[in-house]
Amino acid sequence: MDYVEIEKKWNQKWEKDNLYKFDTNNLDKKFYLLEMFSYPSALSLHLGHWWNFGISDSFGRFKRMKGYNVFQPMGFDSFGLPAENYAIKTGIHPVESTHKNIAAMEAQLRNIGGTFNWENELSTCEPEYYHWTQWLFLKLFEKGLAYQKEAPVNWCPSCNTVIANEQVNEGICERCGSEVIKKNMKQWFFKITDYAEKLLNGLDKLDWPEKTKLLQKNWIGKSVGAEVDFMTEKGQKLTVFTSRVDTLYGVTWLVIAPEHKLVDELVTDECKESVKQYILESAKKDDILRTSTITEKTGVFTGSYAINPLNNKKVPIFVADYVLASYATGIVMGVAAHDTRDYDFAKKYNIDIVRVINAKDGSEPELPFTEYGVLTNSDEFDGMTSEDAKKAIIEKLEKLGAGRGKVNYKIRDWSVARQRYWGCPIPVIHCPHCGTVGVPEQDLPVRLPHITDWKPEGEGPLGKVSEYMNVKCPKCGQDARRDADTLDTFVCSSFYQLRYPDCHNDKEIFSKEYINKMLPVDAYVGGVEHATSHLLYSRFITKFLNDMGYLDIDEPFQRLIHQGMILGSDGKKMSKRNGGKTADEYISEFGSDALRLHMMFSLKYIDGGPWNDDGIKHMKAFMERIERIVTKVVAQEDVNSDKYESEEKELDYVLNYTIKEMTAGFEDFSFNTAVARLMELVNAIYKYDSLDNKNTVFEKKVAKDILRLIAPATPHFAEEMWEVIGEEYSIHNQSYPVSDESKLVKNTVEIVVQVNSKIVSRLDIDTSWDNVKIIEEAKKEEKVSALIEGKTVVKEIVVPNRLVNLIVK
RNA sequence: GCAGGUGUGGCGAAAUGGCAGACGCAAGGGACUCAAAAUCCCUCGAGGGCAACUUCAUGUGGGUUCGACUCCCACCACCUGCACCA
Repeated sequence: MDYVEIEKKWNQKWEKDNLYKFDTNNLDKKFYLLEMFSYPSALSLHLGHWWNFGISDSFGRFKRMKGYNVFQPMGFDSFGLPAENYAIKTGIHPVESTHKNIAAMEAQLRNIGGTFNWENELSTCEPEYYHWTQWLFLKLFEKGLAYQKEAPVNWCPSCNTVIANEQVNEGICERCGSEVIKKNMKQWFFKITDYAEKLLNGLDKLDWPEKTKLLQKNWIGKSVGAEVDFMTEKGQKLTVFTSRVDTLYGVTWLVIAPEHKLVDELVTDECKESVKQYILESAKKDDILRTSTITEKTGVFTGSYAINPLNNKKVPIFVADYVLASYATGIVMGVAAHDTRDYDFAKKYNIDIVRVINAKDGSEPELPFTEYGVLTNSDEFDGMTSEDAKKAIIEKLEKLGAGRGKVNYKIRDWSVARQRYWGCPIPVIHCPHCGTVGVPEQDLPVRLPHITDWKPEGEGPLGKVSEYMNVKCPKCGQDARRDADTLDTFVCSSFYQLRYPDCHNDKEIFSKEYINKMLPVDAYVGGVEHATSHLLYSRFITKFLNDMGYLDIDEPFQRLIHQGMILGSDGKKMSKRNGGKTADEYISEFGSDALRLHMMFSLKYIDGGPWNDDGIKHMKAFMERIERIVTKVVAQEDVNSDKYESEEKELDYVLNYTIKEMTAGFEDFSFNTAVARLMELVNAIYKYDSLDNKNTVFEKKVAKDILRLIAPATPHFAEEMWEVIGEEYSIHNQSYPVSDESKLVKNTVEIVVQVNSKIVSRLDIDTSWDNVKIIEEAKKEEKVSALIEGKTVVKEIVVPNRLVNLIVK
């Protein structure tokens, strides 16, 4: 069989017949399958694309044969850094390179022979799409969830540009190797922090890998504790946040972050010089150095003192850069006895260490003791457990008006502005009179102008385009300017799964009624690297749209599957050639079905691993092995159609076991074992075929089932064979075989007989026997009886259909 | 440092607490062939034995159990994420 030829033939026929068209009127059994869309940053598909799109297509085909109306759209994440970097690398304008890449990739994706719903194709760089990216921005802006503030960005002095966090490796610009500095710039943010609690709670009901839920949970970083107000002698209020308010009596100093607003007020004249020096020094340190746990903690006394509201003790206030201004209140209390970091700091600066927690049994453990225990040296709270004391102390602080229970989150607001050309324009206008004004909805989309001077230079390249920048204020009509920045590509991809089903809607972002039926995505396939970015942002935006009443669902992806990464044969990240041949070369030599099948069989899909092409020619051979037996079997005359003896029963067992296991394997993306079962079935039919006296009618049925079983994995081959044996087009409209449980019940089975847990013998038993009978028969076995002779059987263990274990003394 | 994950033949990998290594690759042998390829059949964790057999083996060390790749504890190695989060 010429695999390359038949693949071409069937791809064309399927497309012409619109075989996989999604039926929008039949949504009761819809299945929304989505593979994370790709950046158009290459001209040709590599093995990684096949690994992602080819195999999830096979999953979709399986679901389709299981009777689902599968919606599997395809599109491109075409705005943003990857596409722009490709343009920089090749020197081609992003508009041109993006369109060229999309056209090339689309043509090849069509050649995968996938069941993709191209009628719903979208591309985030098209105005029809980014119209709604802008609309979304305006909705967030209206609600105060999109806002501007001064914030530090990564600045590469050599490239003269702002760069993304992903482009900074250990403080070094990944492109030119020079040191990246922090620079304060006015930036747009989305207030994802408002959704911290909802994002945390929503995780419970999702069918996601636990690992990924945990990543998000840690990223959100909920911390339950208390705020405590310390007053200085001059009457300034210093609020600290602590998760260990039970150690409040052990506070012997406070620390304030160097960037904190109150630092200047706290510093006394005597300490001014040393504090100034310290702040200068710490500003020089980069983030890595400053936030490294290995770096020794340093600090300097401000000259001021604060009063502990509980015991009125006077404690010194330090400035130290291990405290971050951006988290919680930017001021922390120092409790040397019960925190390792504080302990080191107190030793270094000779500060008092006061034990306030003992072990639960009352003993005094070595310091620092960081576990929960029982309070001591804490007035009326002595003897309470840490857990109880937390509650009691918060209560007292609230009474005193000096503190309160408080929850903090590590998650920060999402920085969405990019000083780049290739992104969605920010739909706001800065007016000297009216301030920042959203572009009126009827003026959307704000189109990205086609400019020649688009390379990044630190400020949005759009700022130099006066015909774009200069506009009239929509409110007052006077001269105003647009925003020169563009949006982070993750904004574009945060709602694409909502837009896909209704992507041609030019009146609204989507029809609420339709989208409520289509969402959530039933299975979302993509890499784990997006755990704390795209997957978090999409959940945030979905929850926001839900709050605004545009949607009824509040989670976009019900089930999430991470495929492992396919690596080069050297175990390193896949590049063009370290996989041996290119995808196209494999396909022209073995066909895409063999490539798919090899990928499914040779690696665990959720683990991935180094690419190895050793087995691919054998996948082709395996298909040929199927072709030979099926062709032969189907051509036989019908004889012995009533024969159903042990041979038929055995083959029927393997058939139904294979169906059961393959179905389960496909459901949970264990394609390697699913294919292994199919190989066993093929071996079994070969064995059966070698018999003299066969039931050829039954054999034909098995042969046809083999084709239906393999159809999702090798769609072209299965279709061709289906035609060869004279069955009606198309095999992909057939239903997947269903296993008959009654065929899995065996009359006899071989079990293992153990004496003292060692295998002694094997025994054929009748499955109708009860345990007494099984033990009785086991004891009759020659080797068994020799071993138990003259001894006492103290225990008899029977594991149904598996083993008997006799424990003797 | 903290959290999570992984560790099984020469290789990719299988094993609801119950015959470790399914299925396949590589390797070896045989059949077919003038020959090769393809195909078909057999062997294939390691050590010992002519053999029936037997001992040792799932990163290391303990434990629970009649029985542990699987559960528990400690440790080692590698991978990933977070990284002074108060």
